[in-house]
Formats: sequence, C-alpha cells, structure tokens
Amino acid sequence: MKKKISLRVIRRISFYYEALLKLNLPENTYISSRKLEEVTGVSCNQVRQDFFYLGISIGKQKKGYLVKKLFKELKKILSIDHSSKVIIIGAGRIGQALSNYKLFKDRNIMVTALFDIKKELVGTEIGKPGQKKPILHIDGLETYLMENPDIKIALLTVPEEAAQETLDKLIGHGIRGVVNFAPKILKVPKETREIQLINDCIGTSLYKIVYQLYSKK
Amino acid sequence: MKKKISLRVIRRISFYYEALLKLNLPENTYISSRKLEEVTGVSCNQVRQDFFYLGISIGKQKKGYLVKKLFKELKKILSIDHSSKVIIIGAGRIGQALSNYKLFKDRNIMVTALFDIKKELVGTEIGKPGQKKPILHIDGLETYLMENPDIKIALLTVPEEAAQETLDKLIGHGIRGVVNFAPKILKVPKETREIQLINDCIGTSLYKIVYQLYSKK
DNA sequence: ACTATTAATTTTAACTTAAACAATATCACG
DNA sequence: CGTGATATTGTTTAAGTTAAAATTAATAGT
Repeated sequence: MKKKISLRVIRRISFYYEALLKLNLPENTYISSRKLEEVTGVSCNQVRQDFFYLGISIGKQKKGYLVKKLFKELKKILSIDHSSKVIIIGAGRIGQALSNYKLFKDRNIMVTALFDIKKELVGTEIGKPGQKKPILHIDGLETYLMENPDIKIALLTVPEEAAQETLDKLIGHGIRGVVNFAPKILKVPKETREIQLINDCIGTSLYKIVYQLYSKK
Repeated sequence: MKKKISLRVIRRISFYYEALLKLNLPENTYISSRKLEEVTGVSCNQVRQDFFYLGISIGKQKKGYLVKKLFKELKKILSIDHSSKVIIIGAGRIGQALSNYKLFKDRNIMVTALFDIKKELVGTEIGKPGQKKPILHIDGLETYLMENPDIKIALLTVPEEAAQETLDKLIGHGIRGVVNFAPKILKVPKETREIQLINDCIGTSLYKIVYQLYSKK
C-alpha cells in the first residue's frame, strides 16, 4: 500500500526536479538541501522533511544527495520515469505555445496531436522539424482516442464558451485527466468519478498578486 | 489592523467571484452557499466559514447572500474595487493571449502595454478596436514606468532563457509584483524585499495530473 | 581527533478543513 | 393569519494536515 502524497508535496517535488534540470549538474556530483533551497525557494528543512516523508534517504552527510540517484527517485515519484502522451484541445495561441514547449522532453510528456475546429488550422502541422504535430478536426477525436487508447490526458485551451462542453465530450471519450487553461472554472459531472481535473485557468494568479500588492494596510 | 488573509483563501474568494460572474444573476437575487459549492466545488461549509472569517455576515437565512452585496464585499477583499494597471513583458503567443483576455474587464485589471524586442512586433498594436494596446521596445521600459508610476505589476511571458534577467530588470525599474509564466522557477534577489512573485509557470500542473493518473497503486 | 557541515528524525506549532449545532427567517398550509 | 417544518446562515469545536523548529547522528575535511 502506497502512501498518499498530497498535491502540495507533488508541486514541491516538481520544483526539486526542475531545479536539477536547471542546474544541469554532472550526475556523480552532490547537491545539498541548502542548495535546493537556494534554487527553489523551499526551505532546506522542508526539503529534508519531504525526502524523509517520501522515503528518500539517500543523502550523505556533509555532501548532500547524489544527483544521479536523486533524479531517479524524483522521477519515480512524479511518475515521469515512463512516457505519457497527451493531446491538446484548441490550437489557438495557448495551445500552440504549449505544444512548442520544449521542456516536455525532460518530463517525458509528449504531445501527439492538437484538435481544433477552425478550417484554416485543421490539416496543418505545427512544431519544429522532426517534432511536428498535426492539427486535427475535433470531430475526429473519438476515433483518434480509440486508435490511441494510451492517451489519457488532455490539455484544454479552447475559448471559455466552449470549455465545459468540450470537457464533457473529452470525458465521454475516455480521457481521464484534464488540465483546463480556459479562464473559467470547470467541473466534472458528478456521475463520472475518478476523473482528474485541474483548473489552471490563465490569469487566476492575477487575483493573488493584486491582493498582495494593493490590500496592504 | 487588518487581518492577514492567506493566498489559499484569496484563491477561494476569487472562485466565488468568478462564480458570480459566470452565473450572471440579477443583483437583487440571492445565492446560497450550496449553490456556490455547486459552481465552485468548494464545500458550503468552507464557503460559510470563509465568509465568517472575513467578516462577511450578510446572509439571510433560508435565502442566502444578496448578489449585489456579495459582489461588493468580494471585490473589496480582492482589491479589485479599484482599477489596476499591468504591463506584459513578452508579446509572443502567451503574452498576446493574455492581453486579449476579455475577462480582465470584470476584474478591473487593465493591460496598458506590451513589451518585446522583436523588430517585427515593436511598433504594432494588438487587441480589438477600441482596446488596442501598443507593443513597445523593452528598452523603453524604464521611461515608460517613470511616466506611469501607477503601474506596479508585470506579467512575464518571455522565453525562459531571458526570464530571470528580465525579472531583475523589472524589479530594478520599480515593478513590485510579477506573475511569471515562463517555464522556469524564478527568484527575487535576496536584497530586494517586498517584491511579490508568483511562479505560475505554464505546464506546472502537468506534473500533478500525471502523478494523479499514473501513480495509482 | 576536532570542528563544522549536513542529513535524518522527532517534536512542536501553525494552519486548514471538516463537522456539528444553535439560531432564525421563509415558506407552505390549514 | 398563525404555526410548524425546513432550509440556510453564523459560530464554535474538533480533527486533520502541513510546515517549522529542534534535536540527534554522522562524516568529511583539517
């Protein structure tokens, strides 16, 4: 029985992983919790506690964690030690930006196709040579998913008017996890259980920053 | 002395606010905590506790909260009862998408200009007629901010290679709050205190969804 | 061998959410 | 028009979760 890890911890773990990517240290060197604090902003105490909690006790006193080992452990926890395929629904600016997002490689996440309804987009490809992805019509979604049953994740970047309806359609066609980028909070229908939805609405954090800045006193 | 509100509460408050926007109810009708749960996914207990905590005790038994009053209270808490001006650094796909983001209006947040270094972009305008925003060269940033001292917030959508450097520059020129959309965790220099930075890196939530979906068991 | 640094672990405190419950206003109904 | 049932709030209390701090142990370097 595996311990449940909260999304908050997962987020920090992803920070540590990103830090390793960013620093690009040789695999046989060490990185300390202090250094991780410096790069990620997460306190070294928290770093160690996270590692302890997760059963990562691979540190060496006075040196830190072996980069190679740490990479491996973090990947395992994040479930990015194997490759995941995703599709993007909506080939507008956000969708295209996401599909071009080069770091997907380091995270073992692959965009296989984009879907849209705009005539001028459907049938074209986007991306750099060698990693082009087709833009397909959304009517072909069901067929596509039947032919590619290992695709369980969709990134939703359609206009907000169409967002909820599209989400429902995705779920109906077997998608199990969705990140919603449309500026509108979506909900999964009650009946359908076990669907993972993250509302990562663009602009949400504006509220936070405005609050922090202007609510003072 | 004002009570400190955590960002987590602020996020929920913004959900309630978004729910009101979405439902678009007449101002003189009522909305219950149950209904808010239905729309936002936040439990009605939590809703009531939030309101209690924040001193919003405007509910009527058996009916709920008067939409008009609730709007007013939420706006006040979120500090969007007055207008805030922001600039966008990076006029690429994400930056353009953000600048077109129509909901800014309802949130009293205005994009006044975009900045970039690309020759083909600088000097042009984007946006629908009547709300066009200029794209300026980033070299003009300092001057622009001196002429518009009420702009304290920047949205950062530059490529990740330039992100940290650009953030430092922004801070140097008096920007006080930044939302970073580049796929890289940034940090504010230690010396500079009181700068609000939110790393809202595009793609961060992919880790979460992948974990939730593939780590099962 | 001593010192300083760092990890592992435990303890404590803070924060967050959930649950419970009393109070009250509205509505249905006779 | 009165009355009772009920929905819904305001408030408190408890539980659960998360983060911080403190402590212990180990090891590298001098």
